[in-house]
Amino acid sequence: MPELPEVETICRRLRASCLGAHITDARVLWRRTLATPAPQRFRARIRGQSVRTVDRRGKFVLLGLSRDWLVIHLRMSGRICLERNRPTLPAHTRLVLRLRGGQRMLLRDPRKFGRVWLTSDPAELLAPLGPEPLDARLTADAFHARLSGHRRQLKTLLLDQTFLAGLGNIYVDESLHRAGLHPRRRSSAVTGSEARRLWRSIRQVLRAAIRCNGTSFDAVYGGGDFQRCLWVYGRAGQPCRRCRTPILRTVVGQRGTHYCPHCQPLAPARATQRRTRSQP
DNA sequence: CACGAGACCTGTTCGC
DNA sequence: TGCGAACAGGTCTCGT
Repeated sequence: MPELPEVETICRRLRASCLGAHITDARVLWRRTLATPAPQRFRARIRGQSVRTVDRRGKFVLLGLSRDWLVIHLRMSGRICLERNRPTLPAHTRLVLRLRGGQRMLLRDPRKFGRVWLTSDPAELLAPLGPEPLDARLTADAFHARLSGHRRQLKTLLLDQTFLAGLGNIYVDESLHRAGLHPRRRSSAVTGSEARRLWRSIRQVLRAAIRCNGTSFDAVYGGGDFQRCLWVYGRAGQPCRRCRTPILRTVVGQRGTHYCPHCQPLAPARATQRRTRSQP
């Protein structure tokens, strides 16, 4: 579920609400939620630690504890909830961290894809990740160079977390549309100006989504507003907000993919056509 | 190296 | 109304 803007929003909320929280106990309700260590060791080791820092890397939430790092990946349906003790746990609770003062932090995850690591050094876990899209060190030229280093479809390359960390299905579709690039375009064939357009689109889309606190469709992730700003994702059959052509849905890399066949032609459109239609 | 299929999971929506 | 198929914000592994 959560992509970079949602994870960023979650981190900001956690930073405001649980810095300094002291963990008194842990309970694992679904074994596989814990990537490492095993539940018993996890419980023994996390007890007594407190939350010192909250950070994000790609789609990972990083809680810096007194002695370890608690690393969380929410995958498709995970959410982190902070709440006062209730008589019963809410549905789909997979992990409970009891906090001093009666609060507790829950990981709820219907599909059970989410993973949690407790480790003294998350470097190895995070090492494969590509650069942060919003990092100033990732210039348009550097991005173009990275694109040229592969011969892959843009959609699947942008979803690859080792290429760029944090994009998911929504924001890849939105970024490609904003850049006017077809999801199946070969990364190696993208020109310098197209790469710059894509680079700028990704950053604009992510920044706008963060300002909106992410995208909310249902109860899985709440509080976001960016769903009102989507131009292609989930809009199959509806008119393109730029040119009124119906948005198409197809499958690329086994993922539902939404795009405008007019604004995002696979074959390079003749400049005259694109210009006349997109200029006000 | 690039890509598709299948796995991991449950819940919701769609079509007949 | 009921029921199975399709689909979902992600990632890993395997075979070609």
